[in-house]
Amino acid sequence: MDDRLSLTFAALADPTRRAILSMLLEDDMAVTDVAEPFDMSLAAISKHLAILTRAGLISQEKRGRVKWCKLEPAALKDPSVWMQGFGQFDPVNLDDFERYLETLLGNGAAPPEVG
Amino acid sequence: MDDRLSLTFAALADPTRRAILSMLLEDDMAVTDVAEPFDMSLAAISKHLAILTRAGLISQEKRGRVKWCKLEPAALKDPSVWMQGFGQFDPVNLDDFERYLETLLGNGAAPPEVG
DNA sequence: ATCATCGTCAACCGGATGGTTGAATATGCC
DNA sequence: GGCATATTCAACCATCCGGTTGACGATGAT
Repeated sequence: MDDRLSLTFAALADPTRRAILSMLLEDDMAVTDVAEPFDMSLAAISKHLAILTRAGLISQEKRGRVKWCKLEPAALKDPSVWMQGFGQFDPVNLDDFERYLETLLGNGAAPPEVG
Repeated sequence: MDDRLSLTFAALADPTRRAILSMLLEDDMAVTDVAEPFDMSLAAISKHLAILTRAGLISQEKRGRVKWCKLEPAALKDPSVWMQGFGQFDPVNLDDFERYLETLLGNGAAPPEVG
C-alpha cells in the first residue's frame, strides 16, 4: 500500500522508528548520532530513516558530509484527524481533549508522557 | 513487534482494514457482511478482522452461527495521545484542536471528513 | 438426518520488511 | 594525494504479510 495514510501508519508501526522520532523531538540529528544508542548496524538505521522520510515524518538535508534529520510533525496531522473521526464517539477521548487543552492554556504545554 | 502501539499502528496501515473500521462506525456487522463490498475472499477478510481484533480495534462476539464485529474506538486513544506528543509542537495542529472543540460545543459534533 | 450457511484453518505463493555484511561513494582534513 | 569519517548501496537471509484455494467444524433450517 503506497497511499500516504498507509505509509505513515506503517512507518509508525515500529518501535525503533518511534524511538527515532522521539529523539528528533529534542533536536535535529546526524544519521550517525541517531544510530548511536541502537544495537543495530548503521545501514539498518539508514533504512529506517528512509522509511520515515518516505512517509514524510522526517526530512533529511545533507550539509557537508553529514546528513541532518529533522522531525516533520505536520505529517502526523492527517493520521491524527483520521483517528479523531473514530475517537469522537468515545467520551473518554473527549475528556482527554479537554484536559489537554486545559494543560495547554494552564501551564504552557507539558508533553503527555506515553511509551 | 508485538507491543500494543506497534500492533495498532500496523493494523491501521492497510486501506482494507481502515475501510472496515469505517464501515463499523455505522453499526456492528457480521463477518460475511463486512466482506461483501470487498473484491477478496472471505478468508482474507477473516484474517484482516483477526488483525484488527488482536490490536483491540474491534471485538468479535459469536451469537448463533454469526460472528458480530464491533468497533472499539478506545483502542485509538493511546496512539492518538502518542501522536499528540509530537503534534503539539505544530501550531497548525493546535488550531485544529480548537476548531474541533468549537465544533463539538457549537453544533453537536459533525465528524471531520477525511479519506 | 440432511443440507446450506457462517466462519476459520492449513497449506501455499509472491512480495515486502528488518536485519546482516562488505564494498562503494562523498566529503573533509592534513 | 592519501587517509579518515559519514552514509548509502547491493546482495543476501529469515520472517512476516496479504492474498489464494480447499477442507473442515459449527450452527441453523427443513
